[in-house]
Amino acid sequence: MNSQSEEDYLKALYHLEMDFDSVSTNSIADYLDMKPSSVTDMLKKLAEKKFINYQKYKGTSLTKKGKLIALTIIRKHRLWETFLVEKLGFGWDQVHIIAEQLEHIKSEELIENLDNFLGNPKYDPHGDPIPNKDGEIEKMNQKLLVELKASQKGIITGVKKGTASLLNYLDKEKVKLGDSIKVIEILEFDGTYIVEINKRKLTFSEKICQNLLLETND
Amino acid sequence: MNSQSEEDYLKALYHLEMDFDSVSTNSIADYLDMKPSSVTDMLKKLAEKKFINYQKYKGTSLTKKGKLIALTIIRKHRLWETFLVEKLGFGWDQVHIIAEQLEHIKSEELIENLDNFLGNPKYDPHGDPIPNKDGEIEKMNQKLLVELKASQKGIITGVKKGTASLLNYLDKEKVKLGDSIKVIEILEFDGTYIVEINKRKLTFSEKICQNLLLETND
DNA sequence: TGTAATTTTTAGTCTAGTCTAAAAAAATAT
DNA sequence: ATATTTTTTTAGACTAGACTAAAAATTACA
Repeated sequence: MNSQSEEDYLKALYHLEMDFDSVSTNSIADYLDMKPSSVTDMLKKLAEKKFINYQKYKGTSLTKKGKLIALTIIRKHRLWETFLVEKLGFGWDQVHIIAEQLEHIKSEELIENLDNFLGNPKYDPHGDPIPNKDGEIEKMNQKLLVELKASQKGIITGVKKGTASLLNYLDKEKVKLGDSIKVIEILEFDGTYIVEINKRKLTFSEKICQNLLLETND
Repeated sequence: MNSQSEEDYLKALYHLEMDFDSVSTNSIADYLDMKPSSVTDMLKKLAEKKFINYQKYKGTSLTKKGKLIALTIIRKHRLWETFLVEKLGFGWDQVHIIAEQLEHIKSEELIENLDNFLGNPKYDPHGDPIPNKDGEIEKMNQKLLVELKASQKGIITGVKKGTASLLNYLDKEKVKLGDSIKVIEILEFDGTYIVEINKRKLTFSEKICQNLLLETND
């Protein structure tokens, strides 16, 4: 059985491997808000258990075994988030902290029953895909709105990390995850996007466009 | 914020206080499957935090503050058990271990939302009453004398249907409804109970014990 | 009531997981 | 290519919460 702490590190590793191609000790420390020396200690332990490939001073990467564990934690996290929003009426910006705790509950049967109870959802409330029980996850073609040109379109799937206030703003504007979005025009002098969502024209600042995640089909 | 371990001790204290009138260091160690010396350490810590009244060598009891915490843990435990059985299709005998983990999840809002989602149940799947959010719990748990173990206690509330003659017998022995009863010893070979009522030792056959109703506090 | 048995506490050790400070390695810049 | 800066690791310390072994207090009993 793995400790909560080990699970947190493996999950962090997984996310960092997605976003950046090299995972350094410092980047893990940053992500988990810990000191690099603590990270080094844990990396040794995880390497010992064959969850990561690690060589001193050379960065690290998940092994197959480690990746599977990370994905089962992510599966649990996203299923619990779905539960909290769909069944308990939480807003999508409130569920993360609670799911961080729930994801460490140990019981395979629990998570399979929860999955069935929720109707085997494919996406969580933030639009992120939910891995199946074998750790298989849909590979999204994720883009930022700012990467789209005029007349291109996509589906809103989430926002970048650390931008919960953007979620609130979208909510207020009646924009939901899963909504289709189409770029009408991009203003040259300040990068403002004029877009269409649900047949309504909306204006997004460049900063918003840099943080709004879409799924596209190219 | 209290640690998981502290919460486990407070919950144990609560259950032990209900069943036995003195809560000894050893009984806690037994209940939690730990060594007495570990218990002593934790008792000091809990006393420091004013969750228990503790004096060296003199046993311990929950303060109002400690009891409230214990009851909120029990509330969470029983609500989660209800969820697992009612919504996820678990059997009532499978849910305890999982609920032991879930009861430590920290979020008041979570538990209130869960309570509402479940329709504000008053009893968990084992028939035990669920405390409300102020820690108020219905004080009623009817048991048969035969369900009690040595040194447990209760209050005599009646006899099972069709056993009027038992009432006559009790009357003759000067045992009344409302009397406190405490199990002194249970004889192994025939299940005879030696009990204490009003400072008198009495002997009850197994058959009597199967028909004598008590109110207990756990 | 005095001794034996039991219970409880103390004292010291261990592990997991964190930290700080300093040393070592790698990367960067002059 | 050498010096400086940055990153990473090592070494040692700390805390929570468990443990063992021994001492002290309490309880039981002859």
